[in-house]
Amino acid sequence: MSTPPAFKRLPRAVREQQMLDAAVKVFSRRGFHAASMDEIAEDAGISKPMVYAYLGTKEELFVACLHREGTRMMQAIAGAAAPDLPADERLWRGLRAFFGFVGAHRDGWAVLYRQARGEQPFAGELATMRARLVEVVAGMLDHALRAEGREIAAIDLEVVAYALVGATESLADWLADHPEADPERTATRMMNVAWLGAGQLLHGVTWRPPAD
Amino acid sequence: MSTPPAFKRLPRAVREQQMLDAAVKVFSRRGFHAASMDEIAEDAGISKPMVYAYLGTKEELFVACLHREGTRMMQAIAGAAAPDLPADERLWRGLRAFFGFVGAHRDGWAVLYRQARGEQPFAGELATMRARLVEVVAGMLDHALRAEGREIAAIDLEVVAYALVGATESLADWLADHPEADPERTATRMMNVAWLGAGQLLHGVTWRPPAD
DNA sequence: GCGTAACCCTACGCACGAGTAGGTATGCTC
DNA sequence: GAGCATACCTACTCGTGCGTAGGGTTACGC
Repeated sequence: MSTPPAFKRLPRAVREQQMLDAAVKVFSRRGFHAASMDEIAEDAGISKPMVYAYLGTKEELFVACLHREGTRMMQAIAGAAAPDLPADERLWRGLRAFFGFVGAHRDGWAVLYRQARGEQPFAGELATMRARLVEVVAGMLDHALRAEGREIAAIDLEVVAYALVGATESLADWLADHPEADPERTATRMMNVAWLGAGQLLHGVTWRPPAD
Repeated sequence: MSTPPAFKRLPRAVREQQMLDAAVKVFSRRGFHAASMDEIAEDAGISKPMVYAYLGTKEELFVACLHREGTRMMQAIAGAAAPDLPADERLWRGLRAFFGFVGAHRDGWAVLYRQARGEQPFAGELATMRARLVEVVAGMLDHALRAEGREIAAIDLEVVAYALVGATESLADWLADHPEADPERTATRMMNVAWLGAGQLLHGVTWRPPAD
């Protein structure tokens, strides 16, 4: 008998999720380096060796967090923006899903993302994810352009897509820092900037530097 | 007599700059945490206690780096974009100066910037700088709007400005990672996205979400 | 030429936190 | 109810790197 253990034994799959939840929370509050495995373990209501047994080293744990959150986000977006819709509709639904996701996982996503940019071991991981997004956006632009019988250099396409993705990430940061803000409205604002700007380009309007 | 010291004694002001140069270099290569004070000292051709004597702790040193680079950048921009020019001209010159600066300080600026976002002690510092930029951009938009007799809510203005600044930072990252790219061309591309998109807004064109 | 202040060094203390060794209890199978 | 795998723990080791103590040497004023 003796005193029953303060908390129950749980199957591995459950504990792993609890640990990941705790890890995301602590990493986002403290940053990768300042976060300690002890604090993560404590927050998960478990002892440190368990974390090592299930999720491996600190780096591996962080990567696991990145993967889980990244996959969730990608699924949210992909599920909303079906590829057979017209470009503006796709863009709109994708943006709405994206900002909705960020709004629902404010501290989790935003800070994880901010973290990963800085730390070299993970920056690559992130860059790959972003590159995929850029490619999708560039593809949408290209598609819309061809539909209008126009065409611009691939590099310009990529850079414009890059700028749009950057603007979106930036607004996501803003959203994460403004809990009172509405994700839907933010998506609308972004759609305005993106679609109007891109729309001009699509119609062949360009700005040229003055000769000075 | 004895062997003359391998390298000369130098006045404080000079050594401080050498240390800052080294610190920027090492911080940007390794990241804030992975950078060691020993490596910075060695790279500056000096011993560690000197660094502590002149620039203080690691955090203070990093802040000093941020300040120097940030001030340089702000001056480059402010010097180019005189406030009495028309809005499009100001925007163009500001962008050109900005990308020119990033191009000239690629590893220094970009990675310092990427670093500071993630580490909590410095994120605030950076956010302040960005907020100033956003305010300037928002002011330009507002000015241009009023000149056309139009007006939009301050919050929308701020968000659009935020998106533009985000897009610009994103392209700066891209530029820092593409050494072969031309800052001037990048500025032109950004100007296209920004001015065309903003121009639409200025003329009262807006996008509205479909009722679904 | 002598004090004093600025410049600079070698060598260490010490805390913090990642990762582990080795052992205990619980439940499941047959 | 014996055996065994799985869940879980306390209590350590040990490297790494920040920050400093304490002491030398060169220049400069007077």
